Amino acid sequence: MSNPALARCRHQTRTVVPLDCARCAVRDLAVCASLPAPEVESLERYASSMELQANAELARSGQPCRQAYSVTGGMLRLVRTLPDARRQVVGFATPGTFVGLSEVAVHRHSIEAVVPSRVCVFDLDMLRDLRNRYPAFEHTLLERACRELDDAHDSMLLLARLSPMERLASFLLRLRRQMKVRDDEPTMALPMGRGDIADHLGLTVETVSRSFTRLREQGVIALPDPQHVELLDRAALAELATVLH
Amino acid sequence: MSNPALARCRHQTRTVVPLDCARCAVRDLAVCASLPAPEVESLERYASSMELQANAELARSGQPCRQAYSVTGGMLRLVRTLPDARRQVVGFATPGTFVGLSEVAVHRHSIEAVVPSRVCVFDLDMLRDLRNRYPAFEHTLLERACRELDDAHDSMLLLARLSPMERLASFLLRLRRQMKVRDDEPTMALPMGRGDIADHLGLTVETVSRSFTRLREQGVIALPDPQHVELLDRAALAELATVLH
DNA sequence: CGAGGTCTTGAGCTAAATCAAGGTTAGTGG
DNA sequence: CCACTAACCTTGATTTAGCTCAAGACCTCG
Repeated sequence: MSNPALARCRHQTRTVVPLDCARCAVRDLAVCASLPAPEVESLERYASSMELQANAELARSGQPCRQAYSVTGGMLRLVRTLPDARRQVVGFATPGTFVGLSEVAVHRHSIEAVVPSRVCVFDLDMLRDLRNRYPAFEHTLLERACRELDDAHDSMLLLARLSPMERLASFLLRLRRQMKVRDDEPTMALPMGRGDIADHLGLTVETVSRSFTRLREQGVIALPDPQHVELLDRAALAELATVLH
Repeated sequence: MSNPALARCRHQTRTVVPLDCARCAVRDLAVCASLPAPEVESLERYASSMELQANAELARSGQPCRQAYSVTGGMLRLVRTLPDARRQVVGFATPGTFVGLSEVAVHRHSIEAVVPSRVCVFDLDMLRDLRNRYPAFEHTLLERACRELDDAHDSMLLLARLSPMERLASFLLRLRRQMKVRDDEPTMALPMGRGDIADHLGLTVETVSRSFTRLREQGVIALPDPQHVELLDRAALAELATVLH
């Protein structure tokens, strides 16, 4: 259940690189979009960007919160772990997502890169300043928090009441939406491993794997390789995933 | 699993009463505390207060969102229900809690009174106006949203990975904190029924009941009656409830 | 006083966890 | 470049925790 890969690559997993907002790939998606243009430019002086290797740790559960992050590339996972190694992947963060905002002084989950990723780093005091100066920025943060809360409530229903098949179907559709896969594109990547999916859906790797095979046997999906799913029968998938609208 | 009591009392379950902010019991707890005094007074002209019978429905899943509520007395439950009647009680709202803020146009869960309750009603457009005019108000809402999000993540771990005993222990301690029971007071009320607890913890009524009895047999709690718990061994309870700090 | 609701307890069943093992892929070092 | 190792994924066999079904006790309310 614990991640040996994490322990392995401890050094040189995070590289600071200069910020270049003008060429930012998620300029419109990110929270920065609610800041005035000149302010965004001044960010470049105070904020920085960071490149993460796969499985690099951006923040660790229990450490004091100092920064928040805007994901610009790759994928992160937010992980809550119990002393006995029971794990819950609280969510995955895709480009455009803002993570790390909290009202408690210490991180309640660690933030790790699922694949090589890139984030913009906001110091919390800078963030506080931005929030005070730009109501539109604060407004955006609240808007996002509300959406995340709705999502979390969905997850709660999923974890409490859905069968493994229903959980997996919901997960696939939700991830697809989150990754903004075009509707006419049947295939999507699964950047995270089966273990992460299991710990996200409250199942074991074995049941996740079995559920994948069952979906495949039923002709609902195809699995060109373990990291890619092709949706063959979306109606059937949507039927299973009663949670998502 | 569905609630027959709900269907029973359909008429005259909600009574509008005049607002009296000066004598509000939760004046310091509620979101209103972040508004300037004169503004609070003007609320009385635009907002209203509502009394709810037990099991009254304040909002129904699927209906358009028009209002938000500040709980001033009693207890509410937020319920997400699937077509086949599987239920998830997403949370309980105690006095001081603000509920109903969302970024989607339609309610994703219904809001019901657990016991006779009272709420202040905010029309959403009034709320938007207040948020625009008072940054401190918006700030408070974001703060609360972040806390709720943290709580929701706790619940996700609970639902995904904890045993029934651990879930119940966590629930009791969390509820106790939420209801602000004094530390020297060993007994606490359980306003909600076993069914609500079950649907909150992702269990069946039977397992909830059995878990209560086991905790009693182990001398961790006493149950003077089904609606009251006395905490006898808090250390043991905290040990079980690894989730909460 | 009866009826419906809620809580508790028992017995049996089943879905998912656990245990176990083999196959594939990726990364490492010789 | 290839062998070796370690993850990772899949599949099968077995166990078990919690669900389902069933029934009785208690309590409230009409």
